[in-house]
Amino acid sequence: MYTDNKIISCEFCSRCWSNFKTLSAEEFELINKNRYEASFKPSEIIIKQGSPSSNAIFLLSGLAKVYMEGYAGKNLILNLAGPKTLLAGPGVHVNSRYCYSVAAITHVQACFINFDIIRNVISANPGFAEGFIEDLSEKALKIQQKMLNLTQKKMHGRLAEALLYFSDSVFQSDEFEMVLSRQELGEMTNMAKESVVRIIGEFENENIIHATPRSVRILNREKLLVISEKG
Amino acid sequence: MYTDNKIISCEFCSRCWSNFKTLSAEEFELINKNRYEASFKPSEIIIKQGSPSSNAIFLLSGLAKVYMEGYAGKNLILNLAGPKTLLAGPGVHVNSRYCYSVAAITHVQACFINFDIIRNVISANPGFAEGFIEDLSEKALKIQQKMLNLTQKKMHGRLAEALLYFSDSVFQSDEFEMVLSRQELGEMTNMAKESVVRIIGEFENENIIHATPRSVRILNREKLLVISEKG
DNA sequence: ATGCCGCTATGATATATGTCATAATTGCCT
DNA sequence: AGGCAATTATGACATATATCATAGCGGCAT
Repeated sequence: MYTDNKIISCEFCSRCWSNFKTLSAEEFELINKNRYEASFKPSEIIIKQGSPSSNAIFLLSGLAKVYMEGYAGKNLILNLAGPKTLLAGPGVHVNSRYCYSVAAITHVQACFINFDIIRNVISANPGFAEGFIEDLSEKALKIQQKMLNLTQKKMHGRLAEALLYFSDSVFQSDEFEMVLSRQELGEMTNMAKESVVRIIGEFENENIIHATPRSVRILNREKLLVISEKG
Repeated sequence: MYTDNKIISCEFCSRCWSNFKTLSAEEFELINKNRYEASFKPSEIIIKQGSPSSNAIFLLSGLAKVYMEGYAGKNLILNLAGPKTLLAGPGVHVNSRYCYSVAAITHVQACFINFDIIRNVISANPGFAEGFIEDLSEKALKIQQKMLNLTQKKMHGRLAEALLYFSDSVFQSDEFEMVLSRQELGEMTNMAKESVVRIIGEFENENIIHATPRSVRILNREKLLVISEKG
């Protein structure tokens, strides 16, 4: 799994965290000395929920799913993550455990940075700390919003929203590769895979989307938005 | 609503945030100069979701409900808050808006501290920043856990968990005042008020709890725990 | 006390959604 | 190319949960 570092220095790496822009040259140096790269094949686990959270992880390339392992083997997919995103979770600052799992969807190249180093920088660099707080807050807000969606919307609304999430936040296109299976789409929207299939079928009949098992094209974004909002 | 300050100095106030222990005398002075007290009657709104988040708020006394206003007037109660808790929400660091509402349940005395001051202290005092990050993280983790509970457990499990929350986290007693209506209990567990009534009735028949509209006594904690875990 | 209003309670019914069984399709490995 | 395994698809059915209607109860104001 572990490979030699491919990137010369974080300072000139365009694929890591935007909050690194606040670092001084020395801090870059420090982080650069304490990082390791690894690559993962599709479906391999990058972060395992419950294990000690010793590293902050950034994807350099590829796409991964972030999910909680719940009761009776049931997962809840929180979001998809690509490059420029900090993967660690709030558990780091509470009980030093990862509070979610992350698994590669495509081939993934990842950068591991020891969290003690990150903590040092947080203490030493107020700008970085502020960025860190913003990042934590953004994620907390999204989770809160997701909870509202999952609890208050009906299946059609939740699925519509998931499709818009792919289109807007992951692929920035009305036509995209469907990287999740129907089962996983269900884990993301809290519904049974059969329901996902059924509702995707309904959306197709109403000419809202065109879907194959591996791809989706949004044909009527207005309608999809209405469904997503009306719940 | 606004009253004169009743507390001489934060430094010797036993009812505010534990993270204030990291403050220097000067920082205490700064905060003390920029705070205001107010009191609220039951059901009055202390924080309104969506409004500009200019203040960090601490309850000095009383109990409040923290809730999100969702779709079609449906609320989702996140938790109850008493003294020693920071009320502000992650929205502060994202879009400077409160991302939840807070309403007084009992009579409440609250302390308002301008958030710019808090931000200054975060920048200047690494220990405070660290505590702030821990607090944010703890809350994010709890929300994440709540989302899992709400999405993966059935009604009985969710209600059992809510009762245990009151007993363990709010009142530290097996017998407590039920400060929420059946309707509100439903908003907390994502179920209709009629379902709350029904299931409380079932719990009573099985001698798991004794309940009146305004009080609950847990008779069989083991059973309640099992129900809460089995979902 | 009286009456009123909101909350609690209960039963009947409707609906959303999950589960199960089974078939069709796809992709993949040799 | 053939065949296995996994995924997708579809229909019948089960069930959890919401909704609706209505009744009872309790506290509060006059």
